[in-house]
Amino acid sequence: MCPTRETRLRHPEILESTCSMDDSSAAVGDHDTITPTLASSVYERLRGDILRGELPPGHKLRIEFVSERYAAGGSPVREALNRLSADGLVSRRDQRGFYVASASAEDLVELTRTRCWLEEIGLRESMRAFHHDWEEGVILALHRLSRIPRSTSPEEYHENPEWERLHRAFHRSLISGCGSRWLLAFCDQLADQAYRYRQLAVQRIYPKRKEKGEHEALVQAVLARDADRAVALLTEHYRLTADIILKTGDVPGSEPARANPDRTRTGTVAARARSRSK
Amino acid sequence: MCPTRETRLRHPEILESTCSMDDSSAAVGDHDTITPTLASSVYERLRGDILRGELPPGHKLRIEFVSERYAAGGSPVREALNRLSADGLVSRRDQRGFYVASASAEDLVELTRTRCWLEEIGLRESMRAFHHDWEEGVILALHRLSRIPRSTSPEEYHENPEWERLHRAFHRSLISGCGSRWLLAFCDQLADQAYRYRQLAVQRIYPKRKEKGEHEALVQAVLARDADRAVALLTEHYRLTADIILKTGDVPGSEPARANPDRTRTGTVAARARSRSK
DNA sequence: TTCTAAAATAATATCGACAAAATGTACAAA
DNA sequence: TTTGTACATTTTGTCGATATTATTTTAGAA
Repeated sequence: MCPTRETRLRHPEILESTCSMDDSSAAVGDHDTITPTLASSVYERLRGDILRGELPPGHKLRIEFVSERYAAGGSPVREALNRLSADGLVSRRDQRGFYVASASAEDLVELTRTRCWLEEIGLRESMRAFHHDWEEGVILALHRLSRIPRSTSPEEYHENPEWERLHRAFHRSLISGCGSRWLLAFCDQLADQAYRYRQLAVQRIYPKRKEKGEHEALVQAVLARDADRAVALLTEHYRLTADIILKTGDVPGSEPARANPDRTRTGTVAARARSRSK
Repeated sequence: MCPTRETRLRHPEILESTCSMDDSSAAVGDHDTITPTLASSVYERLRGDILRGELPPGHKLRIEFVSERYAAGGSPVREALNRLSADGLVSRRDQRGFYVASASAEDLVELTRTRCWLEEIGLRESMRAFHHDWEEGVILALHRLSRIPRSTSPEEYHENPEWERLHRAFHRSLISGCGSRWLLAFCDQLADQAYRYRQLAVQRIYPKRKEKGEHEALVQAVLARDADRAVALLTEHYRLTADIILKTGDVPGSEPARANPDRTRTGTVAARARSRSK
């Protein structure tokens, strides 16, 4: 219930993406957010540009730069940046401004591991609890996904936003029955991060992967109530994606590119963590 | 590595709490955050007041109110509120202001479940990876905790901030070897929430619980490398705490107290989630 | 040349004023 | 009474200007 949810259940879909299907704010529900604020608009757009990789990791986000990019004043920009920093998409240092969150191969593997852990819980718990609504939601999500082409162009690969949206919705449906909004919010956050890494890897090559088959096998295991198998497939799905990204070799711009090679990052981080926890 | 961390690894301790031990910014490390900003100050203090329960759930946070309470202008206050809303401690609705995140019994059980899931992973993974540093950290944390009284007054219960800090540090040490900063950050967030619930339950009665024993048994299982037993004890530890809070019966102020009983909360949330995911 | 220190520049953080929106109130009509 | 509507008030959200702090450049000394 309540406000907290509105804050937590934030990004079920990738970008708002032209919002095709019926946008009827459903039922009585024109209750909330009729007039979006400028800060929220900047937040959404900036978030999208970061996820899409248009703003590369480590890129400095000067207030003025963001201001004129999205045609807004300093205050809304600042608010947006502050939200994003709490989301982990932007890093902030007092008196020193904002940067697009960095990225690295190590971070990707850590991210993937964490994601597998959390989604395993989500899936297992959904299967254990088992509601018809949930099962039907999964099937429906798979069906919708299956009817959409992966790429807008059949020749070379060109991302299809609609496919991305439905793909995300499908994976979310799998864990949606876990009964924990917290877990769902965490998984959303991790999914955002993963999406960014996928965008960062230059993937002009048409993915030769049989994703469709993977999804179908997964749902088959779900319908068979074979939790172990379902989890194994899901986990493999994520691990494979990460591996592909890592193989391409370019997970760029881990840092603002400013030179201070004397102190290793890990050293700094470790020291900071230590000094805080005491 | 890098900026992201500073954003994510935020609150290892409960409030900054007079920061006793050596605050030497260690080594070369006066590199970061020398001059805290007003926005950050407001953020910390407001966060503390919410966690401590001084600002009750559902309480409206009017900009002016917060402004004069912490002697700051609108801009820094707004930034702090935006960060807190992303943290899940404050709820925000465009054009309609900020509220202290609501609380309810259902939320507490959901929170506790999630926390058990995540900490189980953290602990299991820490035990599996097993580093000496980690094990020693656990032992050290337990030792420190054991030398501090639970209450400042031996007669009636009066919270000892130092004990709270060390207690938190102890639990964090258990999962600190999991190798995922994401998981640690999530657990921190959940620990914050749990702390708030503890504070919300009027607990003037001296806790008759043998917490010390529970902690010792837990570490014993860790040292014996018995992951199943350790996890069971940890989980029981959290469940028991939640039960105690629930038994007291007062988890107050789930809502801004404004009356609109026609639409059930859950209905609203579900509808919103649905309308977004399509 | 290399290092240090001070001035110059640029960027962040903050305030106060204003515009836009929501909430509350008074009053009329059913 | 209840319902609806125009007005007044409160509050949020935004902008532009300014003070404070970091960064870069320049000048000077070793």
